[in-house]
Amino acid sequence: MARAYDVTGIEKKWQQRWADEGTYEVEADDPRPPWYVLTMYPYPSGPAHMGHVRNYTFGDLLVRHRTMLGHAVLSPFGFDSFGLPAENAAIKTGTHPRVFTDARIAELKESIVSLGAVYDWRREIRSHDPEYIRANQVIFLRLLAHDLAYRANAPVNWCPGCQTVLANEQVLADGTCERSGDPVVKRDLEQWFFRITRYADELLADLEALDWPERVKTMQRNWIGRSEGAEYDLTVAGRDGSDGRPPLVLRVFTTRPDTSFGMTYAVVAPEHPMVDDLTTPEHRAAVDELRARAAASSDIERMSESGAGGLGKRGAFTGSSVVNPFTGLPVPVYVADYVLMGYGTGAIMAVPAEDTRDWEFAQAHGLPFVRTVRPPDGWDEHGGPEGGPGGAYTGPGEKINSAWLDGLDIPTAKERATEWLESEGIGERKVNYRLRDWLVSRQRFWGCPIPVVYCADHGIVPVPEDQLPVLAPDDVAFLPTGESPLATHEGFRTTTCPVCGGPATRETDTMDTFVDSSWYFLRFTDPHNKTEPFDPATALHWMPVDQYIGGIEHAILHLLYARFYTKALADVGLGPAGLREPFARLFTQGMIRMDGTKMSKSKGNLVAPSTYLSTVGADALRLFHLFVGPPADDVDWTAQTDSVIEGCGRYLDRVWRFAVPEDGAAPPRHDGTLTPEDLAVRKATHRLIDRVTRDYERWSYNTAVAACMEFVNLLQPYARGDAHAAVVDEAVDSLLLVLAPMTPHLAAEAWERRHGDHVHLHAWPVADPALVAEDTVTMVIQVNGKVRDRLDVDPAIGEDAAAAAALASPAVVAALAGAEPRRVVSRPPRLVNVVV
RNA sequence: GCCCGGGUGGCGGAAUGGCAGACGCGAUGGACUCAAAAUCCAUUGUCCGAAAGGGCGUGCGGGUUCGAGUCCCGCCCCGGGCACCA
Repeated sequence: MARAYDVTGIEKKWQQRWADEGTYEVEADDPRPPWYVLTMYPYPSGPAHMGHVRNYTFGDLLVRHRTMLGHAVLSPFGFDSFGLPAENAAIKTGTHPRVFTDARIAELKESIVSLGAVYDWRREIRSHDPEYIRANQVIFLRLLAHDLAYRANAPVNWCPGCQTVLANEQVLADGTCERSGDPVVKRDLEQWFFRITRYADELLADLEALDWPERVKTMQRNWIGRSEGAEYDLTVAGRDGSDGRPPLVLRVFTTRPDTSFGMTYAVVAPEHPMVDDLTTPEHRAAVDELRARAAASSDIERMSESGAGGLGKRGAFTGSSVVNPFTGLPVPVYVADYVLMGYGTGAIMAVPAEDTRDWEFAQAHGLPFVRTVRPPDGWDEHGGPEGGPGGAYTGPGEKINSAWLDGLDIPTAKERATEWLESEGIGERKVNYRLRDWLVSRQRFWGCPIPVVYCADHGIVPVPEDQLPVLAPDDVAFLPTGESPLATHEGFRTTTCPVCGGPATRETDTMDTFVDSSWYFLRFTDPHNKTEPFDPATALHWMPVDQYIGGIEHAILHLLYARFYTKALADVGLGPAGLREPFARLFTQGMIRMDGTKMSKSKGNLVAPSTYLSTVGADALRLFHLFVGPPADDVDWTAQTDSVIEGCGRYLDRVWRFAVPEDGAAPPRHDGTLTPEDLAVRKATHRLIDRVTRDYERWSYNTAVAACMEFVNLLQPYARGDAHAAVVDEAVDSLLLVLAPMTPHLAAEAWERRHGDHVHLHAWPVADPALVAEDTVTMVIQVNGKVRDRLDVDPAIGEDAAAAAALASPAVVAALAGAEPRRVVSRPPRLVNVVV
């Protein structure tokens, strides 16, 4: 489309100016109050896509707005530059991941600059930078020293064809390897973990005070999954120690100790260490078969065959029984894969009457049930699932069939049962979490090496700090073996023990890339520190991040890990002591959808922002993203979208013509006394400032844009006539000021031509309350709730005067048709409702 | 299955319990033009009506209220998250 001004030239000019003049570079000793705005650390996948544009538009608006409000705004940018795509590209093309990644970073950076988003680029960081790696490794070693990092055996996805471990995302939906197609199995391997579970309670409790979307907080709460209950011992029948053999007890966890009288069997997970002890010879074959099947199954198979809504739960009787301590009666012990080794004790007491999963299993295996909570009347006839008979009843009710618990409600019974277990010394109160420790080992090349060596004599030995960073060698071959080149690079793998100098091997795993993004926001505050990851005092000056902006897809993992890291860093002495939370305010913007699915590279439905930059320009594209709807909502990219974007361009053209009229284009202005018409425009100007200011505060950018459009619609006819010069100037300048955070290039250029200085260095305008106040209000007159008249009234009109004015209205008299008003609801100055 | 969101014109969306549909897109008509583009003006929820004007309208059914898109109860549909966590 033909434009009113040289969009590309002006946009390039200002991008250069902001960079050259360091307009948005700040230091910690800046006297202005600090404000930290951050958009999520992006993986550099090439030029920015529309999701980035949306993200950075909101972030940039805040940076510019906050600066105009008088803050020293920290606005850094960096790249989450480790990750699988670079490694896959290396395998495919032979290009080193660093070369590949640096090229993608250059593309992303260039396209972000071309959006007009401003950052303090002196603070740029990249995960794969040796200095960042060094700091990452320092942190790792410190966590290790404080027992927050540890090595343990854990089941991982193992591909027999590739002879390697696979990341979850490399396992296809059908449980096969994405490369070889072989079925993936579980295999135990030594892996590194971070002890995030130590912080489970704090991570849960501290959510309360965060100004985050409730949705995200809920997701984190569910993920942490705190549940209170009890753990207790079940003695294996015949193994109470009275025969001289060591006693055998099975420990179970339950959130419903009150239902213990209803236990009709017990279950252990296939991986449970007591399975062998429990299994009698005649049941060995069936149990072994079940265990083998569970080990060979992917999680997905285990879910789809025996999971919720699956084909029925698989299990095998062990031949043993355990004694229910509440009843003294023995119940059979089963092995079943619906019980998970990774949660609780890996064993449960099963109560089919009050647990839907136990009910399913009991039905499939012909096991009985005993109700311990009185279900609603008719439950066993038609109250169950789908209105059929029976089923587990999990609702509230009176305890029955439970001896000394009978008649109690569930919470009281839970408490009594737990007290009894404790007094008998067979169990205790227990809190369990769904949250697991964070497995950080990745069998990858393109990641931060884990800085430890293994010595035959000294075991796990941390690499001394003065030998950091441990860097991956460059002379590696990227082969499609599915194995990290580090593992087979003898020059890297073979080393000496820092303690004894004897032969040792290096850890060849690298860290999960979520580690890199768990503290980058702290590094930004002190990005060139060569001795520590960052200076805690400097970090505390800026932290916590005042406004964090990103996609909802990071609601759980990234945000939880970053919270954990912030707490852990403080506790190990690397972070600021009082800093417990990294992000005070979080905003999650909506995603861009096309044809009903998320717009993404993998779906191949990307729309390139660059096509718009060369036609309508960055300002119009930014304006579109702000205008299209509430920032938190998803955006549908449709056939009409281009028209809307062009509409945004048209609007900017109008602003331009108006703010920078061509010679002779502007009609003559008067500069005498203000006419009522002039005054009305002044009022509109101050109302614009007021509206946009309030809309910015509540993240209602779409209505802020609408206010600006309305304002121009009003201004245009006025300025075409005999307008007052000062009124027009005030109107145009105010408009440019409020547009400056949204459409920075246009605002900067027009302002410079009018005043010769920088619009973005100006203070945010303040509306004059006297001019914002209305001097007449349209009062709606209703009869029985239907609008019959509208009157212009003084905003200060009283209740009685309003009612009188309403009753005097000819339209009301006509509508009443002689009827006597029963009631007059007078709500001055907005409305009067006459009720008959 | 459970937990969140959300259903308003042809479309994106506005609306502290008080004029439903701001603003924009699209569409229609007009001005300008040899013509087109651009620009400008007007109309645009729906039905009845020549008009003035009136009826009906925020997924469905109830309720509270002088008054409900907004609050309450019960449904339906769409989107997202979690999903054997005992």
